[in-house]
Amino acid sequence: MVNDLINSNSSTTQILILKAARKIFIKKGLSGARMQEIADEAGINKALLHYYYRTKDNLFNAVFMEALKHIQSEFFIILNSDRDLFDKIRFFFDRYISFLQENSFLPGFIIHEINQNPDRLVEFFKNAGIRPPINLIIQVSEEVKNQRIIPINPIQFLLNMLSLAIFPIIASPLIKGIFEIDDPDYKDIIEQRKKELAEWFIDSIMIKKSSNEEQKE
Amino acid sequence: MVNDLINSNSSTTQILILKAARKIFIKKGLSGARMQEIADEAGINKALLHYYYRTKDNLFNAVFMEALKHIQSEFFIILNSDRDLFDKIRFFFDRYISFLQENSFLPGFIIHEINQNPDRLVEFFKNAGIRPPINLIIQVSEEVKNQRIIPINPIQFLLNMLSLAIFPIIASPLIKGIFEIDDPDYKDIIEQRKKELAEWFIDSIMIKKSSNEEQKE
DNA sequence: GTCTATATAACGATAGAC
DNA sequence: GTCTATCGTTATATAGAC
Repeated sequence: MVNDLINSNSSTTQILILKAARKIFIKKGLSGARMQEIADEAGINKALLHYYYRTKDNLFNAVFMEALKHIQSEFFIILNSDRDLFDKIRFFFDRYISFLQENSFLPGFIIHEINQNPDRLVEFFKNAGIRPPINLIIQVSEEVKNQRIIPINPIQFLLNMLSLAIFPIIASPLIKGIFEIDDPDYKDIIEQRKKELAEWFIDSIMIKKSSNEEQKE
Repeated sequence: MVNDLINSNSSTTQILILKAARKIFIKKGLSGARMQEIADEAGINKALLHYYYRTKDNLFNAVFMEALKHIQSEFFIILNSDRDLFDKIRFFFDRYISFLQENSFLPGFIIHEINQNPDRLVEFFKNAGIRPPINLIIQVSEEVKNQRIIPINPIQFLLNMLSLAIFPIIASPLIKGIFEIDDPDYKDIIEQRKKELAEWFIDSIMIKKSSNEEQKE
């Protein structure tokens, strides 16, 4: 795995290389990145990249696997946490969007590279032993059964949450262009989403008690 | 514009080249595509590509501008059509998702290339004279004022619609990988979205009349 | 217009000195 | 471990025959 490459013996140089590779690969992708550019970014010589990682593909894999681990662990920490469903939704939109704001190129990078070569994902799962967020899926099914939320396919539920959180980040240059929104304004829009999305989403799936029942509380 | 390149004088060869370029560029992106591969796909010689388009960048631009025009015209036809807001929402989810199903690599391609070089979008707008979907934005504002729908920023409204429609398409290899869904099953999920998304979305923004008022109808 | 052959440049990767 | 210099390949692009 990735961590084998960056173990306790890792030199400062190797960390420098990985940092630079991360920046360049995530921005430009595998085919768009140049070894020379990564070397320049790291402030070292091109030959040194090959000394540590032998090939471009190796270096890319280190970055890619690490990125996948990063984004999915954040995701799973939230969705498998021990919370009430509605709280989990609030937690998700707040924390995951914040995470994406600080790593805005990450989801686009991963999606693009998986589109280019879906086998990378297979390999990742094989090595990392990662499973679907069963916890949340069960939780949604339960709440449907208890009639706290409307009947909804848990997969659709998850797709909706992911779509609403991730798309505005990965498509931001496109959206900004189409609607003629500048950077600070778009940042405000994302901030507004972080505040309002959860409550709107909860409201859209929650089954409201009839006014009779509601009186009791 | 693009259409100047493919005018009535266009030879069959030029159309063949553009078709092949479309397929390769949209799948692999500018940096990932090879001129040789495009030539092979078109069943012609590599030199002929340069005869018609001179450089790779020119050929790419033809494909990119055409793709942008395609996806945005479909979008604007729907959103600027003369319909009631709720009907427009139904129309959008049904037709736009169908469109995306048949062009599943298109949105990812455009987003990725705009991320690489946002100026391409600026140039597109300059040449095509395209504006934001004012029609829909006004319509949403009106319905908010009339208290038919909940108070919502029209931009957020549009972002939600776009996110819910587009993300599951561009991230499909990732989603399929994470949730261990095969192709036919994922197709079913998208079909289900096409059927259910609109009603759920409408329900989430509509202000319900109180039961007293409702009696009258 | 379409081909073959080739120029030219860029890029990944290695050899070898320190 | 880090550098300079260079090899080998692949990519875009052009020249020139047909």
